[in-house]
Amino acid sequence: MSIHSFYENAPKHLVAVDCIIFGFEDGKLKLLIMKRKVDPMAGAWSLVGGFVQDNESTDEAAARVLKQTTGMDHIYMDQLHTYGDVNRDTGARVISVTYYALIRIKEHDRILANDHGAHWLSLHQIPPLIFDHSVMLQHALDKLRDKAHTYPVGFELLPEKFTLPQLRNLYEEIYQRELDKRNFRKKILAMNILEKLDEKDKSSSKKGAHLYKFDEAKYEQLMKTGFGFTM
Amino acid sequence: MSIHSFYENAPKHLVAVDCIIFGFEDGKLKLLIMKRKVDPMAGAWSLVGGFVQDNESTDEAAARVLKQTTGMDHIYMDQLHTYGDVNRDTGARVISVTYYALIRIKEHDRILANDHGAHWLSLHQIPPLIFDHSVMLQHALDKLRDKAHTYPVGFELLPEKFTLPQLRNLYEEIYQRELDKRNFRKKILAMNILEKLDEKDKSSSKKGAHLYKFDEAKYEQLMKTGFGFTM
DNA sequence: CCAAAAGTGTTGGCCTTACACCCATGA
DNA sequence: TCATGGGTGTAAGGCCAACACTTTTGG
Repeated sequence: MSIHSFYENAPKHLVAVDCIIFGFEDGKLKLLIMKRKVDPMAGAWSLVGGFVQDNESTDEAAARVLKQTTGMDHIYMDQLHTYGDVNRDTGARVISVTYYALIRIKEHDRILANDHGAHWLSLHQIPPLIFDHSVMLQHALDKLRDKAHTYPVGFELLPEKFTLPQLRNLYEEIYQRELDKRNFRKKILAMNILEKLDEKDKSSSKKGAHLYKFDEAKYEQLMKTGFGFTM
Repeated sequence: MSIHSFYENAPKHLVAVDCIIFGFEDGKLKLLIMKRKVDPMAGAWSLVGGFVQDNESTDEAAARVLKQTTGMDHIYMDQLHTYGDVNRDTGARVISVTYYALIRIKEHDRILANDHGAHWLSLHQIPPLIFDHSVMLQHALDKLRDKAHTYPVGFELLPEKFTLPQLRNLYEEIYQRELDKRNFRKKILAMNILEKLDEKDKSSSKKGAHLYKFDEAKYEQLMKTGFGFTM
Protein backbone atom coordinates (compact mmCIF):
# COMPACT_ATOMS: atom_id res chain seq x y z
CA MET A 1 0.00 0.00 0.00
CA SER A 2 1.42 3.39 -0.89
CA ILE A 3 1.79 6.17 1.59
CA HIS A 4 -1.06 7.95 -0.08
CA SER A 5 -3.60 5.22 0.13
CA PHE A 6 -2.47 4.37 3.68
CA TYR A 7 -3.33 7.77 5.04
CA GLU A 8 -5.90 8.83 2.50
CA ASN A 9 -8.08 5.78 2.67
CA ALA A 10 -8.52 6.16 6.38
CA PRO A 11 -11.67 7.90 7.60
CA LYS A 12 -11.48 11.26 9.31
CA HIS A 13 -13.38 12.30 12.40
CA LEU A 14 -14.49 15.36 14.24
CA VAL A 15 -12.40 15.68 17.38
CA ALA A 16 -13.48 17.84 20.28
CA VAL A 17 -11.97 18.83 23.58
CA ASP A 18 -14.22 19.12 26.62
CA CYS A 19 -12.96 20.75 29.79
CA ILE A 20 -13.99 19.96 33.31
CA ILE A 21 -13.14 23.26 34.96
CA PHE A 22 -12.92 23.25 38.73
CA GLY A 23 -12.83 26.28 40.93
CA PHE A 24 -13.13 27.00 44.65
CA GLU A 25 -15.18 29.82 46.08
CA ASP A 26 -17.10 30.46 49.30
CA GLY A 27 -15.82 27.19 50.69
CA LYS A 28 -17.35 25.19 47.89
CA LEU A 29 -15.84 23.27 45.01
CA LYS A 30 -17.46 24.58 41.84
CA LEU A 31 -17.63 23.72 38.18
CA LEU A 32 -17.79 26.02 35.18
CA ILE A 33 -20.47 24.85 32.78
CA MET A 34 -22.42 26.54 30.03
CA LYS A 35 -25.70 26.59 28.18
CA ARG A 36 -25.27 24.98 24.81
CA LYS A 37 -26.01 27.31 21.92
CA VAL A 38 -26.52 24.87 19.06
CA ASP A 39 -28.78 21.98 18.28
CA PRO A 40 -29.14 19.22 19.15
CA MET A 41 -29.70 19.96 22.85
CA ALA A 42 -29.49 23.72 22.45
CA GLY A 43 -30.17 25.34 25.81
CA ALA A 44 -29.08 22.32 27.81
CA TRP A 45 -26.12 22.37 30.20
CA SER A 46 -22.79 21.31 28.82
CA LEU A 47 -19.11 21.24 29.66
CA VAL A 48 -17.01 23.91 28.04
CA GLY A 49 -15.62 22.55 24.79
CA GLY A 50 -14.76 23.04 21.17
CA PHE A 51 -13.40 21.34 18.10
CA VAL A 52 -9.73 20.66 17.56
CA GLN A 53 -8.48 22.74 14.64
CA ASP A 54 -5.95 21.74 12.02
CA ASN A 55 -3.17 23.95 13.28
CA GLU A 56 -3.32 23.13 16.98
CA SER A 57 -2.60 20.17 19.20
CA THR A 58 -5.32 18.79 21.44
CA ASP A 59 -3.57 20.36 24.42
CA GLU A 60 -3.55 23.70 22.66
CA ALA A 61 -7.21 23.33 21.75
CA ALA A 62 -8.06 22.79 25.41
CA ALA A 63 -6.00 25.81 26.45
CA ARG A 64 -7.67 27.91 23.75
CA VAL A 65 -11.15 26.90 24.83
CA LEU A 66 -10.27 27.74 28.41
CA LYS A 67 -8.86 31.11 27.47
CA GLN A 68 -11.89 31.95 25.36
CA THR A 69 -14.19 31.24 28.28
CA THR A 70 -12.25 32.55 31.24
CA GLY A 71 -9.63 34.89 29.79
CA MET A 72 -6.99 32.91 31.63
CA ASP A 73 -3.64 31.61 30.45
CA HIS A 74 -1.15 29.16 31.92
CA ILE A 75 -3.75 27.21 33.82
CA TYR A 76 -3.09 23.89 35.44
CA MET A 77 -4.60 21.35 33.07
CA ASP A 78 -4.35 17.62 32.67
CA GLN A 79 -5.71 15.33 30.05
CA LEU A 80 -8.19 12.84 31.41
CA HIS A 81 -9.68 10.41 28.94
CA THR A 82 -10.89 10.15 25.39
CA TYR A 83 -14.49 9.24 24.72
CA GLY A 84 -14.86 7.52 21.41
CA ASP A 85 -18.26 5.84 21.21
CA VAL A 86 -19.78 6.19 17.78
CA ASN A 87 -23.06 7.68 18.97
CA ARG A 88 -22.00 9.59 22.04
CA ASP A 89 -22.81 12.94 20.39
CA THR A 90 -26.27 12.85 18.84
CA GLY A 91 -25.43 15.56 16.33
CA ALA A 92 -22.53 13.82 14.61
CA ARG A 93 -19.78 11.32 15.30
CA VAL A 94 -17.40 13.25 17.51
CA ILE A 95 -14.46 11.87 19.42
CA SER A 96 -13.94 13.89 22.57
CA VAL A 97 -10.73 14.34 24.53
CA THR A 98 -11.37 15.58 28.05
CA TYR A 99 -9.18 17.79 30.19
CA TYR A 100 -9.62 19.07 33.66
CA ALA A 101 -8.50 22.48 34.75
CA LEU A 102 -8.02 24.03 38.18
CA ILE A 103 -8.78 27.72 38.35
CA ARG A 104 -8.60 30.56 40.83
CA ILE A 105 -12.09 31.85 40.36
CA LYS A 106 -11.20 35.28 41.67
CA GLU A 107 -8.71 35.77 38.88
CA HIS A 108 -10.91 34.79 36.01
CA ASP A 109 -12.86 37.08 33.73
CA ARG A 110 -16.41 36.83 34.95
CA ILE A 111 -17.76 39.06 32.23
CA LEU A 112 -16.17 37.02 29.49
CA ALA A 113 -17.56 33.84 31.06
CA ASN A 114 -21.03 35.30 31.23
CA ASP A 115 -20.81 36.35 27.60
CA HIS A 116 -20.23 32.71 26.77
CA GLY A 117 -23.21 31.66 28.83
CA ALA A 118 -20.87 30.02 31.32
CA HIS A 119 -21.64 29.81 35.04
CA TRP A 120 -19.95 28.54 38.17
CA LEU A 121 -22.15 26.02 39.93
CA SER A 122 -21.46 24.25 43.18
CA LEU A 123 -20.88 20.55 42.65
CA HIS A 124 -24.06 19.70 44.50
CA GLN A 125 -26.13 21.85 42.18
CA ILE A 126 -24.94 20.50 38.86
CA PRO A 127 -27.89 19.77 36.59
CA PRO A 128 -27.92 16.87 34.14
CA LEU A 129 -25.44 17.53 31.35
CA ILE A 130 -25.72 16.71 27.66
CA PHE A 131 -24.49 13.53 26.05
CA ASP A 132 -21.92 11.76 28.20
CA HIS A 133 -20.77 14.91 29.94
CA SER A 134 -22.07 13.79 33.33
CA VAL A 135 -19.96 10.67 33.05
CA MET A 136 -16.98 12.81 32.11
CA LEU A 137 -17.54 14.91 35.20
CA GLN A 138 -17.73 11.88 37.45
CA HIS A 139 -14.49 10.52 36.02
CA ALA A 140 -12.87 13.90 36.47
CA LEU A 141 -13.88 13.96 40.12
CA ASP A 142 -12.48 10.49 40.64
CA LYS A 143 -9.26 11.54 38.98
CA LEU A 144 -9.06 14.77 40.95
CA ARG A 145 -9.30 12.82 44.21
CA ASP A 146 -6.77 10.34 42.99
CA LYS A 147 -4.42 13.04 41.83
CA ALA A 148 -4.71 14.85 45.13
CA HIS A 149 -2.95 11.91 46.80
CA THR A 150 0.19 12.39 44.76
CA TYR A 151 0.14 15.99 43.75
CA PRO A 152 -0.67 19.26 45.53
CA VAL A 153 -3.63 20.05 43.33
CA GLY A 154 -5.37 22.06 46.00
CA PHE A 155 -2.91 24.89 45.73
CA GLU A 156 -3.94 25.63 42.15
CA LEU A 157 -7.42 26.46 43.33
CA LEU A 158 -6.67 28.92 46.11
CA PRO A 159 -5.70 32.57 45.92
CA GLU A 160 -2.09 33.48 46.50
CA LYS A 161 -2.60 34.04 50.20
CA PHE A 162 -4.75 31.59 52.08
CA THR A 163 -5.27 30.22 55.56
CA LEU A 164 -4.84 26.64 56.68
CA PRO A 165 -8.54 26.30 57.52
CA GLN A 166 -9.29 27.33 53.92
CA LEU A 167 -6.88 24.77 52.56
CA ARG A 168 -8.34 22.08 54.76
CA ASN A 169 -11.84 23.07 53.75
CA LEU A 170 -10.83 22.67 50.11
CA TYR A 171 -9.50 19.17 50.66
CA GLU A 172 -12.64 18.31 52.56
CA GLU A 173 -14.63 19.36 49.51
CA ILE A 174 -12.44 17.30 47.22
CA TYR A 175 -12.64 14.20 49.37
CA GLN A 176 -16.18 14.85 50.57
CA ARG A 177 -15.33 14.04 54.14
CA GLU A 178 -14.04 15.79 57.22
CA LEU A 179 -10.34 15.92 57.88
CA ASP A 180 -8.80 16.09 61.31
CA LYS A 181 -7.60 19.63 62.01
CA ARG A 182 -4.43 18.69 63.84
CA ASN A 183 -3.35 15.89 61.53
CA PHE A 184 -3.95 18.08 58.53
CA ARG A 185 -1.78 20.91 59.83
CA LYS A 186 0.91 18.49 60.87
CA LYS A 187 1.11 16.90 57.47
CA ILE A 188 0.93 20.06 55.42
CA LEU A 189 3.49 21.92 57.49
CA ALA A 190 5.79 18.89 57.53
CA MET A 191 6.04 19.20 53.76
CA ASN A 192 7.68 22.52 54.31
CA ILE A 193 6.29 24.16 51.19
CA LEU A 194 4.38 26.93 52.91
CA GLU A 195 5.60 30.31 53.99
CA LYS A 196 3.87 31.77 57.02
CA LEU A 197 3.01 35.43 56.57
CA ASP A 198 2.65 38.02 59.30
CA GLU A 199 -0.85 38.93 58.19
CA LYS A 200 -3.99 37.39 59.52
CA ASP A 201 -7.30 36.88 57.80
CA LYS A 202 -10.12 37.79 60.17
CA SER A 203 -12.92 37.40 57.68
CA SER A 204 -14.10 34.12 59.12
CA SER A 205 -13.31 34.35 62.82
CA LYS A 206 -12.67 36.85 65.54
CA LYS A 207 -9.33 35.41 66.43
CA GLY A 208 -8.20 35.42 62.83
CA ALA A 209 -6.18 32.79 60.97
CA HIS A 210 -2.64 33.18 59.76
CA LEU A 211 -2.18 33.65 56.06
CA TYR A 212 0.26 31.47 54.19
CA LYS A 213 1.63 31.39 50.73
CA PHE A 214 3.64 28.86 48.82
CA ASP A 215 7.36 28.76 48.92
CA GLU A 216 7.83 28.59 45.19
CA ALA A 217 11.29 27.08 45.26
CA LYS A 218 10.41 24.18 47.55
CA TYR A 219 7.11 23.74 45.79
CA GLU A 220 8.79 23.33 42.40
CA GLN A 221 11.23 20.89 43.91
CA LEU A 222 8.42 18.84 45.37
CA MET A 223 6.48 18.90 42.11
CA LYS A 224 9.35 17.21 40.35
CA THR A 225 9.56 14.36 42.77
CA GLY A 226 5.88 13.96 43.51
CA PHE A 227 4.90 13.19 47.06
CA GLY A 228 2.51 11.21 49.16
CA PHE A 229 -0.50 13.14 50.31
CA THR A 230 -2.74 10.64 51.98
CA MET A 231 -5.51 12.27 53.94
CA MET B 1 -24.97 29.07 13.93
CA SER B 2 -27.05 26.24 12.53
CA ILE B 3 -26.50 22.65 13.46
CA HIS B 4 -25.08 22.07 10.01
CA SER B 5 -22.47 24.74 10.05
CA PHE B 6 -21.56 23.90 13.66
CA TYR B 7 -20.55 20.36 12.86
CA GLU B 8 -19.73 20.77 9.18
CA ASN B 9 -17.41 23.71 9.49
CA ALA B 10 -15.23 21.86 11.94
CA PRO B 11 -12.12 20.15 10.60
CA LYS B 12 -11.82 16.39 10.62
CA HIS B 13 -8.78 14.40 11.60
CA LEU B 14 -7.26 11.01 11.18
CA VAL B 15 -7.53 9.19 14.49
CA ALA B 16 -5.40 6.16 15.27
CA VAL B 17 -5.18 3.75 18.15
CA ASP B 18 -1.77 2.49 19.23
CA CYS B 19 -1.47 -0.44 21.60
CA ILE B 20 1.27 -1.05 24.12
CA ILE B 21 0.97 -4.80 24.42
CA PHE B 22 2.66 -6.38 27.41
CA GLY B 23 3.32 -10.05 27.88
CA PHE B 24 5.33 -12.20 30.26
CA GLU B 25 7.49 -15.10 29.14
CA ASP B 26 10.67 -16.79 30.38
CA GLY B 27 10.65 -14.57 33.43
CA LYS B 28 10.79 -11.41 31.37
CA LEU B 29 8.30 -8.67 30.72
CA LYS B 30 7.94 -8.33 26.98
CA LEU B 31 6.38 -6.03 24.46
CA LEU B 32 4.75 -6.85 21.14
CA ILE B 33 6.00 -4.48 18.45
CA MET B 34 6.11 -4.66 14.69
CA LYS B 35 8.00 -3.56 11.64
CA ARG B 36 6.14 -0.77 9.93
CA LYS B 37 5.07 -1.59 6.40
CA VAL B 38 4.37 1.85 4.94
CA ASP B 39 6.24 5.04 4.41
CA PRO B 40 7.30 7.21 6.04
CA MET B 41 9.54 5.08 8.27
CA ALA B 42 8.74 1.82 6.52
CA GLY B 43 10.80 -0.95 8.10
CA ALA B 44 11.20 0.84 11.41
CA TRP B 45 9.85 -0.54 14.68
CA SER B 46 6.42 0.60 15.74
CA LEU B 47 3.70 -0.10 18.24
CA VAL B 48 0.77 -2.08 16.95
CA GLY B 49 -1.89 0.31 15.73
CA GLY B 50 -4.48 1.25 13.18
CA PHE B 51 -6.98 3.90 12.21
CA VAL B 52 -10.33 4.31 13.92
CA GLN B 53 -13.10 3.49 11.46
CA ASP B 54 -16.46 5.18 11.11
CA ASN B 55 -18.47 2.33 12.54
CA GLU B 56 -16.42 1.57 15.65
CA SER B 57 -15.59 3.25 18.91
CA THR B 58 -11.98 3.88 19.82
CA ASP B 59 -12.17 1.03 22.34
CA GLU B 60 -13.45 -1.26 19.61
CA ALA B 61 -10.72 -0.13 17.26
CA ALA B 62 -8.09 -1.05 19.86
CA ALA B 63 -9.70 -4.45 20.43
CA ARG B 64 -9.86 -5.04 16.68
CA VAL B 65 -6.21 -4.15 16.18
CA LEU B 66 -5.29 -6.48 19.00
CA LYS B 67 -7.35 -9.31 17.60
CA GLN B 68 -5.90 -8.85 14.14
CA THR B 69 -2.39 -9.14 15.52
CA THR B 70 -2.74 -11.78 18.20
CA GLY B 71 -5.98 -13.58 17.43
CA MET B 72 -7.11 -12.87 20.96
CA ASP B 73 -10.41 -11.59 22.30
CA HIS B 74 -11.52 -10.29 25.66
CA ILE B 75 -8.13 -9.01 26.60
CA TYR B 76 -7.51 -6.74 29.55
CA MET B 77 -7.10 -3.29 28.02
CA ASP B 78 -7.07 0.21 29.38
CA GLN B 79 -6.93 3.52 27.65
CA LEU B 80 -3.83 5.49 28.47
CA HIS B 81 -3.51 8.87 26.84
CA THR B 82 -4.20 10.71 23.64
CA TYR B 83 -1.34 12.23 21.71
CA GLY B 84 -2.47 15.20 19.69
CA ASP B 85 0.56 17.19 18.55
CA VAL B 86 0.12 18.46 15.02
CA ASN B 87 3.37 17.01 13.69
CA ARG B 88 3.75 13.89 15.77
CA ASP B 89 3.22 11.63 12.72
CA THR B 90 5.45 12.75 9.85
CA GLY B 91 3.15 11.24 7.24
CA ALA B 92 0.01 13.18 8.09
CA ARG B 93 -1.72 14.86 11.01
CA VAL B 94 -2.89 11.92 13.09
CA ILE B 95 -4.30 12.03 16.59
CA SER B 96 -3.41 8.85 18.42
CA VAL B 97 -5.26 7.27 21.33
CA THR B 98 -3.09 4.77 23.19
CA TYR B 99 -4.18 1.63 25.00
CA TYR B 100 -2.22 -0.88 26.91
CA ALA B 101 -3.04 -4.55 26.90
CA LEU B 102 -1.92 -7.43 29.12
CA ILE B 103 -1.62 -10.74 27.34
CA ARG B 104 -0.88 -14.34 28.16
CA ILE B 105 1.74 -14.91 25.51
CA LYS B 106 1.21 -18.66 25.53
CA GLU B 107 -2.39 -18.23 24.46
CA HIS B 108 -1.78 -15.90 21.56
CA ASP B 109 -1.51 -16.82 17.92
CA ARG B 110 2.18 -16.67 17.19
CA ILE B 111 1.74 -17.42 13.50
CA LEU B 112 -0.75 -14.61 13.06
CA ALA B 113 1.57 -12.25 14.88
CA ASN B 114 4.48 -13.23 12.68
CA ASP B 115 2.35 -12.71 9.58
CA HIS B 116 1.87 -9.16 10.75
CA GLY B 117 5.57 -8.69 11.26
CA ALA B 118 5.00 -8.51 15.00
CA HIS B 119 7.54 -9.76 17.54
CA TRP B 120 7.80 -10.10 21.29
CA LEU B 121 10.85 -8.30 22.59
CA SER B 122 12.08 -8.12 26.13
CA LEU B 123 11.76 -4.63 27.53
CA HIS B 124 15.51 -4.26 27.70
CA GLN B 125 15.88 -5.00 24.02
CA ILE B 126 13.37 -2.56 22.64
CA PRO B 127 14.86 -0.62 19.73
CA PRO B 128 13.99 3.01 19.06
CA LEU B 129 10.41 3.28 17.90
CA ILE B 130 8.91 5.57 15.29
CA PHE B 131 7.42 8.98 15.97
CA ASP B 132 6.47 9.40 19.63
CA HIS B 133 6.00 5.67 20.24
CA SER B 134 8.93 5.45 22.64
CA VAL B 135 7.34 8.13 24.75
CA MET B 136 4.06 6.25 24.65
CA LEU B 137 5.84 3.13 25.86
CA GLN B 138 7.47 4.97 28.72
CA HIS B 139 4.14 6.41 29.81
CA ALA B 140 2.58 2.97 29.58
CA LEU B 141 5.27 1.54 31.83
CA ASP B 142 4.73 4.30 34.36
CA LYS B 143 1.02 3.65 34.27
CA LEU B 144 1.45 -0.09 34.56
CA ARG B 145 3.51 0.35 37.72
CA ASP B 146 1.02 2.79 39.07
CA LYS B 147 -1.90 0.55 38.25
CA ALA B 148 -0.20 -2.42 39.87
CA HIS B 149 -0.54 -0.66 43.23
CA THR B 150 -4.30 -0.63 43.05
CA TYR B 151 -5.18 -3.45 40.75
CA PRO B 152 -3.99 -7.04 40.36
CA VAL B 153 -2.63 -6.48 36.88
CA GLY B 154 -0.05 -9.21 37.22
CA PHE B 155 -2.64 -11.93 37.08
CA GLU B 156 -3.63 -10.98 33.54
CA LEU B 157 -0.16 -11.80 32.33
CA LEU B 158 0.28 -15.26 33.79
CA PRO B 159 -1.11 -18.58 32.61
CA GLU B 160 -4.03 -20.03 34.49
CA LYS B 161 -1.81 -22.03 36.78
CA PHE B 162 1.27 -20.37 38.15
CA THR B 163 3.64 -20.54 41.08
CA LEU B 164 4.28 -17.87 43.66
CA PRO B 165 7.90 -17.47 42.57
CA GLN B 166 6.62 -16.80 39.04
CA LEU B 167 4.20 -14.20 40.30
CA ARG B 168 6.88 -12.55 42.37
CA ASN B 169 9.25 -12.60 39.44
CA LEU B 170 6.62 -10.83 37.35
CA TYR B 171 6.17 -8.08 39.90
CA GLU B 172 9.92 -7.72 40.13
CA GLU B 173 9.98 -7.15 36.39
CA ILE B 174 7.20 -4.60 36.60
CA TYR B 175 8.80 -2.67 39.43
CA GLN B 176 12.36 -3.35 38.31
CA ARG B 177 13.52 -4.23 41.79
CA GLU B 178 13.76 -7.24 44.03
CA LEU B 179 10.91 -8.09 46.34
CA ASP B 180 11.30 -9.92 49.61
CA LYS B 181 10.19 -13.52 49.22
CA ARG B 182 8.49 -13.86 52.59
CA ASN B 183 6.79 -10.49 52.59
CA PHE B 184 5.52 -11.07 49.09
CA ARG B 185 3.93 -14.41 49.97
CA LYS B 186 2.45 -12.99 53.12
CA LYS B 187 0.79 -10.14 51.32
CA ILE B 188 -0.47 -12.09 48.35
CA LEU B 189 -1.85 -14.94 50.43
CA ALA B 190 -3.44 -12.51 52.88
CA MET B 191 -5.57 -11.22 50.03
CA ASN B 192 -7.12 -14.61 49.89
CA ILE B 193 -7.70 -14.61 46.16
CA LEU B 194 -5.53 -17.62 45.34
CA GLU B 195 -6.46 -21.25 45.34
CA LYS B 196 -3.64 -23.63 46.11
CA LEU B 197 -3.59 -26.64 43.81
CA ASP B 198 -2.23 -30.09 44.59
CA GLU B 199 0.07 -29.99 41.60
CA LYS B 200 3.63 -28.81 41.66
CA ASP B 201 5.67 -27.23 38.92
CA LYS B 202 9.13 -28.74 38.87
CA SER B 203 10.33 -26.98 35.77
CA SER B 204 12.48 -24.55 37.65
CA SER B 205 13.62 -26.42 40.72
CA LYS B 206 14.10 -29.89 42.04
CA LYS B 207 11.86 -29.39 44.98
CA GLY B 208 9.12 -27.95 42.83
CA ALA B 209 6.81 -25.03 43.59
CA HIS B 210 3.11 -25.30 44.31
CA LEU B 211 0.81 -24.21 41.57
CA TYR B 212 -1.94 -21.75 42.32
CA LYS B 213 -4.84 -20.37 40.43
CA PHE B 214 -7.20 -17.52 41.08
CA ASP B 215 -10.33 -17.91 43.07
CA GLU B 216 -12.59 -16.23 40.55
CA ALA B 217 -15.34 -15.32 43.00
CA LYS B 218 -13.07 -13.60 45.49
CA TYR B 219 -11.07 -12.08 42.68
CA GLU B 220 -14.15 -10.48 41.14
CA GLN B 221 -15.19 -9.22 44.52
CA LEU B 222 -11.82 -7.64 45.08
CA MET B 223 -11.77 -6.09 41.62
CA LYS B 224 -14.92 -4.20 42.41
CA THR B 225 -13.55 -2.65 45.54
CA GLY B 226 -10.00 -2.16 44.39
CA PHE B 227 -7.24 -2.88 46.85
CA GLY B 228 -3.91 -1.69 48.02
CA PHE B 229 -1.00 -3.59 46.60
CA THR B 230 2.07 -1.78 47.79
CA MET B 231 5.23 -3.75 47.16
C1' DC C 1 -18.03 37.79 79.27
C1' DC C 2 -19.30 34.77 75.90
C1' DA C 3 -19.50 32.72 71.39
C1' DA C 4 -16.88 31.09 67.60
C1' DA C 5 -13.13 29.65 65.15
C1' DA C 6 -7.86 28.97 65.47
C1' DG C 7 -4.29 26.62 67.20
C1' DT C 8 -1.61 22.93 69.60
C1' DG C 9 0.81 17.06 71.26
C1' DT C 10 0.50 12.55 72.57
C1' DT C 11 -0.55 7.74 72.29
C1' DG C 12 -1.80 3.11 70.46
C1' DG C 13 -2.27 0.18 66.76
C1' DC C 14 -1.16 -1.31 62.39
C1' DC C 15 1.40 -1.98 58.63
C1' DT C 16 5.93 -2.36 56.40
C1' DT C 17 10.39 -3.93 56.28
C1' DA C 18 14.38 -6.42 57.41
C1' DC C 19 16.26 -10.61 58.16
C1' DA C 20 18.24 -16.50 58.26
C1' DC C 21 17.49 -21.06 58.23
C1' DC C 22 15.43 -25.63 56.93
C1' DC C 23 13.17 -28.53 53.21
C1' DA C 24 12.65 -31.46 49.18
C1' DT C 25 14.60 -33.55 45.40
C1' DG C 26 17.15 -34.63 40.97
C1' DA C 27 21.46 -35.27 39.39
C1' DT D 1 25.48 -36.02 49.10
C1' DC D 2 25.23 -31.76 47.46
C1' DA D 3 23.49 -27.95 44.89
C1' DT D 4 19.37 -25.48 43.84
C1' DG D 5 15.41 -23.10 44.44
C1' DG D 6 11.05 -23.40 47.68
C1' DG D 7 9.14 -22.45 51.76
C1' DT D 8 8.52 -20.46 56.53
C1' DG D 9 8.06 -16.44 61.33
C1' DT D 10 9.32 -12.71 64.16
C1' DA D 11 10.68 -8.28 65.90
C1' DA D 12 11.50 -3.16 65.49
C1' DG D 13 10.31 1.18 63.70
C1' DG D 14 7.60 4.34 61.21
C1' DC D 15 3.25 6.07 59.90
C1' DC D 16 -1.53 7.14 60.52
C1' DA D 17 -5.63 8.00 63.12
C1' DA D 18 -7.94 9.21 67.12
C1' DC D 19 -8.62 12.38 70.49
C1' DA D 20 -9.70 17.55 74.06
C1' DC D 21 -8.44 21.63 75.68
C1' DT D 22 -6.60 26.53 75.46
C1' DT D 23 -6.31 30.98 72.94
C1' DT D 24 -7.95 35.12 70.85
C1' DT D 25 -11.05 38.76 70.17
C1' DG D 26 -15.32 41.09 68.30
C1' DG D 27 -19.68 41.93 69.67
